[in-house]
Amino acid sequence: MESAHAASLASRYDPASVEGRWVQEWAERPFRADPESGKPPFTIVIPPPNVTGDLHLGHAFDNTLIDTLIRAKRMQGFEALFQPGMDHAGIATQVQVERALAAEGLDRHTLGREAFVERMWAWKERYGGVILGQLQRLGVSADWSRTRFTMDEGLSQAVRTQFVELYHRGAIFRGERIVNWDPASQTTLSELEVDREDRPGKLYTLAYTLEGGPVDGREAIEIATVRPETIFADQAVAVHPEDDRYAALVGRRVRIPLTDRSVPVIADAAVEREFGTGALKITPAHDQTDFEIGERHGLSRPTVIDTDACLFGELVPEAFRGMERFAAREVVVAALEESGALRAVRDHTVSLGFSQRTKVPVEPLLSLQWFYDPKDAAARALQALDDGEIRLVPERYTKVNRDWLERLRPWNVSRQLWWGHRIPAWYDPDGNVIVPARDDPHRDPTDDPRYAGVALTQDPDVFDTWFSSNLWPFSTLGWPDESDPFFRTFYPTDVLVTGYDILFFWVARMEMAAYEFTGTRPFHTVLLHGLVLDAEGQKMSKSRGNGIDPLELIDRYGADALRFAMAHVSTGAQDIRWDERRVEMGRNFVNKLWNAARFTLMQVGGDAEAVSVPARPTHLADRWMLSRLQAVTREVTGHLDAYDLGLAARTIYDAVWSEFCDWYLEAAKAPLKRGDDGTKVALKTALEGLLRLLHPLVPFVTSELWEALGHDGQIGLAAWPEVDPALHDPDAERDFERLRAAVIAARQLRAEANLSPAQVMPIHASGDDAAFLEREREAFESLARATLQAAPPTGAALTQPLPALTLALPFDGIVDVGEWRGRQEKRLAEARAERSRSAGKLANERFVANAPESVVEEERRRMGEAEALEAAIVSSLERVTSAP
RNA sequence: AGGCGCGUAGCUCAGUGGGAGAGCGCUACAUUGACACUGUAGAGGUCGGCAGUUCAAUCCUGCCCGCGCCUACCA
Repeated sequence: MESAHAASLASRYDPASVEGRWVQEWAERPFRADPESGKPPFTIVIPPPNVTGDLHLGHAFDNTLIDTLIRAKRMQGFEALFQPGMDHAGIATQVQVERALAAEGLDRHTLGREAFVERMWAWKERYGGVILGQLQRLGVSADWSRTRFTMDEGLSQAVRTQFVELYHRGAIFRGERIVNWDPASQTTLSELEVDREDRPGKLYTLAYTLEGGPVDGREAIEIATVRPETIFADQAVAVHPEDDRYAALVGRRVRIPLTDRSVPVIADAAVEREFGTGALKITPAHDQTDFEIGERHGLSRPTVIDTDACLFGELVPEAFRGMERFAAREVVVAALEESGALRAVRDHTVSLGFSQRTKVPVEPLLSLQWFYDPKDAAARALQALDDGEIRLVPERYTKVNRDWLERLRPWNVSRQLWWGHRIPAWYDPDGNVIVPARDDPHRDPTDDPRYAGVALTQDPDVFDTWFSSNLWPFSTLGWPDESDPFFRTFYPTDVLVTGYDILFFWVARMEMAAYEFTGTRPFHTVLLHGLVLDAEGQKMSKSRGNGIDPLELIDRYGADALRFAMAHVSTGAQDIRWDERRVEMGRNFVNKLWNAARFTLMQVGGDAEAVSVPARPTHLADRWMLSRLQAVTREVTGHLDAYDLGLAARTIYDAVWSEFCDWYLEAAKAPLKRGDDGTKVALKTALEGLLRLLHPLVPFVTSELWEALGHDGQIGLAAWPEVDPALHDPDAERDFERLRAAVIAARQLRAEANLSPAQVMPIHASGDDAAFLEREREAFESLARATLQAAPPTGAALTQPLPALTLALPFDGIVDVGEWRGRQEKRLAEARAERSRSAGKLANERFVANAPESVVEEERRRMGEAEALEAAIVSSLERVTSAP
C-alpha cells in the first residue's frame, strides 16, 4: 500500500478518504485464522444476520463490540477468529420473494416448488450478503474467507444430523399441538415471529343451559369468552374444583348455544375463579390452555377454524360456515343475542398475537407438526449455568436464561415454507414415518435398498430457522465433521455477543444443542448488550419507520466515530437511547487523535527508526506521561478483559484528550523546540502506546496513523502494549499534579486580570512549592505563558493562593479587583466550610475509632490543606486591601 | 400477577459506602504553527420521595411515586 506522509496529513481528519482503502484491504486480505499456529485460540461467531437484511444500528452495535474484543485479543497474541456468516431467515426471506412475485402477478403455487426455490436462490445471490459488505464498512475484522450460510452444504448436513439423531433418541416426534398459525403466509410461526399487542375487545357472557333440568334453581351456567365464534368446537365447560358456586354442577352436561350438542361440566385447577364468571368454555383445538385442560380430561379436539381462518366443518351451523373468523364473530354474537344465550357484553382488553412478517392476527390452531422436546438438553444446560460453565454478563441474566430452560415446552420445528432445510422424513403409503438411519443420516430412504419398491413421499415442510442457527457455533466450524481443524482448534468458542432480547430464542437453544451434539459448552461467556432505541425511547423497527441508517452515519462521521460512540455508551446491557451528539463526540475525538499524531509527526518525522533511543525519560512531563501510559494500559486492558468496553473507551478518551493532548503535548512543546531527543522518544512512545490501545475501538484512523508513523506491518497485527513497571513513577505523577495546579492558578489570574492569552505574564511564586516551580520553570512558563519573577511585585498585585504556593501577578490598577475579591471570598468560604467539616469529623470519636486509618489520615490531610489555604487567602485579601 | 431495569447538571448519560463526573448546550475571552470537529477560564445538581442500617448513604435495606421492558393458562 502507498504510504501516507506526515506532510500529507490533512489538518482535519477525513474518514471518507482514509477508510476506503482499509475496507478494501481487509476485505481482500482478511485477518485469517490459522488453526495450526499454535497460539491460543480466541473465537467469536457472528450472530448471523438475515441473508437479505440491511445493516441497522443493532448490528452496528453488536459487531462493534465483537470486533473490539477480537482485535484486542489478536494483538494480545491470540489466534483470533471472528467467524462471519448469514442466516437464511426462512419466513422473512420467503415473504420478501413472495412479495416480489406478487408484483409480477405470480405466486409460489402457480410457479411450483422447484421453480420457486430457484427464485429464492437467485434472490439470495442478488441481495444476500449485502449486509456483509456493510459490515466491512464498519471495519469488522472477520475472516471473510470463512463466511458461512445456514443453507450451505455442510451446515445443511449439520441440521440433518441433528434431526436424525434426535429422532432416534426419541426427543423428536410428530403430533398435534396448538401452534401459532399465520393465515396469510400459511405457516406456523415461532413465538419470536409473533408480536403481542393489547387491543380493545369484548368479553361476552354466554348461558349454557343445563341438561336434565335446573340444579338448585339454576337453569344454565354462564361462561365468559372473548371468542364466541369458537363455541362450536367446545368440548366442556370447566370450573375450579374448589369453587362452591359450581360444585353441584360438575358432572352435569350443558348445551352449547345455537347447537344441539351438549358437553360435560368438568373441574380443573387452571380455571381462575375471579375472572369473568369463573366458568370457562373448553375449546381444545383453538386455545393453548384449553388444549392442556383437554389433555388432562381426555377430551377430543375437533377443529372449526381452517388454515384460512374461516369457520368450517360439520360442527358449525351451516349459516356460519365459510365465514372469516372476525366476520363470523359478529354474526354469531347477533345469533346468540337472538337466541337469548348472550347475557352480557363488556369492554375488555385482549392480548392478541400478530405475525411479525404479515401483520395478520395469528390463529392458535391445532396442527400436525414435528416437535422437539428438549427437556434432557435443557437439564444439561441448566447444570452448566449452575456450575458456572457458562457465565452471563451481566450476571443477572443468568436467572432469565434459567427460567426459560425450566419452562420449555415441546418446540415446533416444522414450517410450511419452501425456503429452508427440507425435513428428512418420508411417509409410506400407510402413513408410516421413515427417517434415515442413525449411522447413515445423509442417505435418503429412497436410496435405501430396505425400502426398495415402497412408494415413499418426503415431508413437504422445512425446519424452523432456529433449528439450524442453534448449531451455529459449531456447524460454522465444520461439525458434523469433528476432524475439521477449525472445529478442533476454535471450538468451543469463547464469547457470544448479542442483545438480551434473543437470550431466550437463540442463546438457550445454542446451549442445549452444544451439549447434545458436542458434549461441551458452546462458549464460556455470553456478553449481552442493550437495545438501540430511538430518541423517544421507542424500539426501532421497520414498521415504525424510526430506524437510523448506520451507513449514512458512517458517510457523515466515519466508521470510527460510530464505533467509538457505540462502545462509549455500552454499559451493563442498558438500552441505548439514540443521540447523534455521541457520534459527533466520536468524530471530534478521532480528529483530536489525528491532530495529536500530526503534531507528533511534525516533531519526530515519519521514519519509525529515526527516534528510537531507549532512554529513560528525564523531564518531568515525559516521566509523567509515560507513567500515566502504564496506568492507562493496565486499566484499559483490565476493562477489556472484564468485557466492559464502555469503561475502556471512556478511560482512553480521557487519557488521549485530557492528559496527552491537553497537558503532555503542551508541556512537551518547549523541549521539542530545543530539539530535545528524550522528549521526542517519550512523545512517540506515548502516542504509539495510545494508538495501540485505541486500535480495537477505532481501527481505521489508527491503521492510517501507524502507517504514517513509518511502520511496515499493520497496527492490527502489532503487539498489545505491556505495562513496564520501570516507567511507573509516582513521584513524577505527584509533581506533575503540583505543576498542573500552579499552571491552572496562573491561568485563573490571567482571566481575572483580563489579560489576553497572547500576553506573557510576569508571575512571582512564594511558599513551599516556589523552589519546585523554579525547577520546572521551562514547563511552567510555557504552559502558563508567563515568566517567573525573582522578586515579588512592588506595587498592587492580584494573587492566587494555593495550599503550598501563592502566585502573584502585578496589575496596574485599571483592573477591577471586585471580581477577583468576590472569587477569593467564595473560595475562602469554601475553605472554611471544608475545615469545619473536617474538624467536626475528627472531633467525632466514633469516626476516629471506626473509620479505617487511611480515611482518618486523609481527613487530617484535608483539614491541614484547608487551613493552609484559608490562611493564604486571608493574607492575600489583606495585602490587596492594604495595597496603595 | 410475577421478574428485571431505570429515575444523577438544560439535554443524553457515566459513576462510587468516605465532599458527585463526561459529552453536548450555556457565559466570557482567544485565531500563540497539531487541532474551531479547537483552546483557556467559568456558571449550572437538596443524585425521584420518605424512613432505616452505618462513625459516614447518591451508593446498602424497606416502603412510596413515576417510567420502561420481559415473562404468565386470567378465557
